[in-house]
Amino acid sequence: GVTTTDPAPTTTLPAQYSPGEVEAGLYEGWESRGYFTADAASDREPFSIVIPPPNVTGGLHLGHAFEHTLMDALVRRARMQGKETLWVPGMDHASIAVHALVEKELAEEGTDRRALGREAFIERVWQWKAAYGGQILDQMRRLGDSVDWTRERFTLDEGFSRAVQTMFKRLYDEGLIYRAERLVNWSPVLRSVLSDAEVDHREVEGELVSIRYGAADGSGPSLIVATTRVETMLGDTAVAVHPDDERYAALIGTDVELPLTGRRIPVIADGHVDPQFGTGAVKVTPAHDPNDFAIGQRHGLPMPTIMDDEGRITATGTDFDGMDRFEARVAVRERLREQGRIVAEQRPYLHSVGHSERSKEPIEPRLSLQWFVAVDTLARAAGTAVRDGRVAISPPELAARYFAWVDHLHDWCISRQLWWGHRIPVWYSPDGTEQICLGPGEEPPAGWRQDEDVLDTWFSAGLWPFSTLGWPDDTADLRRFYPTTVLVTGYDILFFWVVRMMMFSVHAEVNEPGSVPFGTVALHGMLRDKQGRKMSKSRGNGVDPLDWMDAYGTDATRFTFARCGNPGADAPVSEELVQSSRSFCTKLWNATRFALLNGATTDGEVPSIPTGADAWITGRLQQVVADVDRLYADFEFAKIADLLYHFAWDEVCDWYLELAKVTLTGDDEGAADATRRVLGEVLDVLLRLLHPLMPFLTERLWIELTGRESVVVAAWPQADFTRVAAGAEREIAGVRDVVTEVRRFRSDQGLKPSQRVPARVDGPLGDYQQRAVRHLLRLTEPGPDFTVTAALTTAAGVRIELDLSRAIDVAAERARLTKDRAAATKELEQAAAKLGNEAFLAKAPEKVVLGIRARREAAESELARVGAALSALPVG
RNA sequence: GGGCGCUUAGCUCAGCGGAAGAGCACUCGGUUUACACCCGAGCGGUCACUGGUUCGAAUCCAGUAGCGCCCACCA
Repeated sequence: GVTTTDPAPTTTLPAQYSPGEVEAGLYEGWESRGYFTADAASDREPFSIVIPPPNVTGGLHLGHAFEHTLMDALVRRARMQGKETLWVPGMDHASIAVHALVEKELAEEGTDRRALGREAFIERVWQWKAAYGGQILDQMRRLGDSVDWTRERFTLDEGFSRAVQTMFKRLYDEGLIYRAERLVNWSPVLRSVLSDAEVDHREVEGELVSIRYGAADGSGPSLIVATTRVETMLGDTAVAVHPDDERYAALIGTDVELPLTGRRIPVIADGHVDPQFGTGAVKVTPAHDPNDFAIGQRHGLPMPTIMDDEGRITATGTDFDGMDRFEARVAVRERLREQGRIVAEQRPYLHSVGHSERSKEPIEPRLSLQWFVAVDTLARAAGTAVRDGRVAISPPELAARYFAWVDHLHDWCISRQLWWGHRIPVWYSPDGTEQICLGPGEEPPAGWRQDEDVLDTWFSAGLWPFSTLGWPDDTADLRRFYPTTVLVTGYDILFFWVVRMMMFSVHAEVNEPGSVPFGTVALHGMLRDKQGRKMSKSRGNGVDPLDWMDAYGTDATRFTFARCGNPGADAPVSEELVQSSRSFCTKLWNATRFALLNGATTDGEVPSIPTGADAWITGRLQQVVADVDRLYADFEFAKIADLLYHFAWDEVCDWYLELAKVTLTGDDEGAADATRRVLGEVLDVLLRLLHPLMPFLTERLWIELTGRESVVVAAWPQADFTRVAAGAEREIAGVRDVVTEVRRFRSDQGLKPSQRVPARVDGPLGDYQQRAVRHLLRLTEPGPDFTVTAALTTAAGVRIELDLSRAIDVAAERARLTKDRAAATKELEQAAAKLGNEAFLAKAPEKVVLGIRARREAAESELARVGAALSALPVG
């Protein structure tokens, strides 16, 4: 009701927070301000980060947006710390995503990509590329990205090819890449080999069929073998038994009849066979089972391949030829049954079967000529780089998983029979007797033809940390930003990608001997839905981050991701969480608006000796800055978000802003000015701390608050503990205790929060505390007709007498006090029990004993206080 | 078969040796001159189970039971 004489301070902040407008208005022009260009001649500390691949299924999915947010936060903070930052993006993985899209499109059209041919396929990929690259740019930008997402940085295919070829030739020349016929994981759907890492083992219900080999009718020797893949018997070339197995001693070295084929196969002795398992006799199919392959090699057995690249039976000379493997499994079994050779069947038989990770069907072990990387020395060096601390893994617990991989890596099959990717740079002479590996720019002799196979995705991805910076050339980027500062990625990709990057990078020794790809590998977990399930499109619980960005704003979406950033741990994410983040954004908006409407400023000196709430919040601010820094060191994004959320909401908004009103609306102009300055300071620092997690909103608010150019390049806050005033915290705690206690009383008494109540306040409260308490509780000065109808005393001994203009609700008050008494009684019992324990007194640290003593005393006085209040209540 | 991890309020999770916490949900009250995407007050838990170590255990150790993830060539 007071008319202000001074003109009210104004702000251009609209009353309503609208994320769309904030984001649209702000991004424009960022690039032109030159914040994002790296300067190779700068003497600032470099900070670089490698961007993991976009999801192969196309677009920007939730997990990628999540990861992107964490990385962007690190980069933004580094830049505010004055470091020179660089993201290391590249086109290669975007290409892969496009390839996948084209494949999908062809499948939908019903076009056979084999019929289309490689050249036409690549042509189509290129048609897509511009559009798709643009899509990625748009999505990245909407995330509030701090990268120079120019098309140049996305057009690195040439460079990648050069890097890939250079690395291949180097390993080839060193004898670390070789071609060999091995038993590999074969995908009949993809018609390609897969690496061990691309195979998922899943429990399936199959069958275990026991078959009699040899004489079917007891007219001669026979033995029984069991298998889950009956059809492979067509490719058997032996039966193996353990050398010491007496049951079969007489048969070793003899031949038995292999049913259905008319062939005879030897019975051999091999130590690999477990005599305790099954019958102790094993059928041996060297070309279609890894164990059998090993046995076959040891015994020099023939290794006939009986399946083609699509999983059809072939070249057995039986009428099963041409059948699909699963069809043949039934047909062969039934034929054997007709011949009386099935002696036992277990169905369902639960066993583990490898499946293609991408195409989902069971993989078929198959003998095949492929290219391999001998990983032994590479993997050992990659392990050493972590063991000796050159590369840190965060959280440290996950280093065990890393070691589990590098220490037990099999040779890596790098050739693929896919239609896209970098081709193996090896050429064969026309007669096929000679081969040559060529480096970039080298021409093969006329008439020589290049190997048809392409390289595994992870071969080129493994070069990422340095190929993106221009390797094999000695570039300025490479010298300045390699090794990269940190790699942020999910733990699920540790063995796929991280291990490959480590092996190649350590081996390449970019810049100098012993160099590594990154200083730290920061691993985050997977985003899951509320039920803890993995997000996936097929399950229908997947979320497009763009939908959230549209509905709640990019800042709310990003803050939500930050809240999920637990090192190495999965986190559930849900629409409710984004909603709560959006509320937080709105809260910050309104708080800043309030501050500006009340003349908050960042101009002029901050009061050197603030008082009351100003002193308290200034001290708290220093602690928060220090805590945020500590948490960043461990990549504890979720805790950073949580800390800032609660500090901003529970302390700054709920208490400081309310307390600030005491001085802002008071008569003391000097105090009001001091508060305006502290208010400006608190929001300034808070917005800077929040900027990495919500760039748009903080930019808009910070510019409005400070009138300066951009929070993007504002200095990162520094904690200054000389600004923590002794006693300030206690002073405000005193206010909070009284206010909370009286609010509780008022609520129980059914008093509206807005109702003004005449009251007398007595007890150990300073002037400032008195005023604060009166203001927050809407207590008015007692008038001439003041009648005490209610009184309460707080634990600290503050007495408040109120005139409610009516009798109090005795029952409600008794209930309240009874509850207090129960709590105090329990507290007293616990404390007394401890203090009555001789052993506790003798052995517990003095600090703890003193703490318990203080608790006992507090409980005793609380009990006395509540008891007195209870007995003062009218009976009934 | 081998690792690793988890089990705390209805739900999702923090806490990881010295007074049981948060968000959401729920109940009650509220047009308090920033904010109903809000404010105030409240309800709600033998911290999976059983032993052990300790003056003291949600927290450390062992075992049990469920659940999850990763790895693995047992026919």
